[in-house]
Amino acid sequence: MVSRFAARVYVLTSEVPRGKVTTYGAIAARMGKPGASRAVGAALRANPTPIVVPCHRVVKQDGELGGYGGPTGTGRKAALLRKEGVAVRGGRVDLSEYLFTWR
DNA sequence: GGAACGGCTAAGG
DNA sequence: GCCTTAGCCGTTC
Repeated sequence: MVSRFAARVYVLTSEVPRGKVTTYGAIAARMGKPGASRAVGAALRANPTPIVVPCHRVVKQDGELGGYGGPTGTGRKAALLRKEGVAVRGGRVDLSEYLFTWR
């Protein structure tokens, strides 16, 4: 059973198209709680469907990949994003090009 | 039911 | 420019 908040996070995350990324803050703001960036992270951390929910498309506000399960997860995330067409360099993403928002 | 933790963010030092 | 402090919110123990 997933919380309503988490469910919304998953939906928004899955809304992000391939080759684009979003930020925790953006998701939080989108759900009406701009300060719930950590909560978003918590929800994604509890992500019950990692395949359906592309949690790897969520990065920090700074463009940094942030975390992903463990220290090695970040590397995996970068590789994954690259596969999707996102240029990850130095463990970071160019938000000015790949940042996706819901308006 | 309550305390601690975390995949954050922004502001100070 | 890097590290510390404070705030915010949901999940987990």
